[in-house]
Amino acid sequence: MKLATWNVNSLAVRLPQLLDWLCTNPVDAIVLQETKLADDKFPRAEIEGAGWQVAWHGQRTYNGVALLARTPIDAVQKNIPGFDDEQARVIAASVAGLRIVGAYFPNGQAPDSDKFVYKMRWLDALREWLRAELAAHPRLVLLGDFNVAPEDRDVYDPVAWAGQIHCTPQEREQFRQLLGLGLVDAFRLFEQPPKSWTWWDYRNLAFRKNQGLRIDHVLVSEALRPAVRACTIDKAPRRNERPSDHAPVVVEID
DNA sequence: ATGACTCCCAGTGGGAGA
Repeated sequence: MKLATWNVNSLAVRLPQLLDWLCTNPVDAIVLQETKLADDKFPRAEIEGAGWQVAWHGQRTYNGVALLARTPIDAVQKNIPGFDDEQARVIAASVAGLRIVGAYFPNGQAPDSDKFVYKMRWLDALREWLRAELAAHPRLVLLGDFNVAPEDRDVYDPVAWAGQIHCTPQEREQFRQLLGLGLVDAFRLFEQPPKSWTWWDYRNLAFRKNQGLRIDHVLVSEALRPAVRACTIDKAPRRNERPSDHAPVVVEID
């Protein structure tokens, strides 16, 4: 089966592009980030009309996540249990024998900001929840916009970005601790083109110059690792008119 | 270079994103 993750940066704006992409990229499920829609504004009819099961957890203006699947979506969990959060950042559910955790990690803004403190608290809570979730669901995939570039090879200019948001030692340590739970970066299971990014700044012709970061990830549990067949970034939607600043990432699991 | 672009809510600008 194929799973995807895509930060659409406003589902209201990107819905036609999403439905187009799903027509030409036959995935079994996709998680979305930054839908930026209150729950009562979610385009349920359009998505169900295209043949999808769907669950969502939204808020107006910021954040918001959703899960679309071709088969039934069970045991939906919104946000991190026990972590009181005003922000809609997580949707987890069971689909076709997999536990899928779709997440929009906090941006963090700047290493000396309150938002960075929140990012660290959020990551601590995510990790401790996932520890239990993995024990209960060995076949687990964590995917989404992590807002962390795990290594220098995930950054177009690691010198300029050293210590900057997404590249701080604290964020990278948090990423490693997620791997320490028994998760594997599916993208790095395969030989990949150098300078593979999932996000390019809207400004300064960054996409044309391929100046980006790899901050959207798919982590699979050890139980799934032998079944992973491919993991790729699809840059094509970034070339659309009015694109999201993120590209989808697709993983194929037997 | 406190920039650049895009989205949102607002309301003739400003916050946030990354």
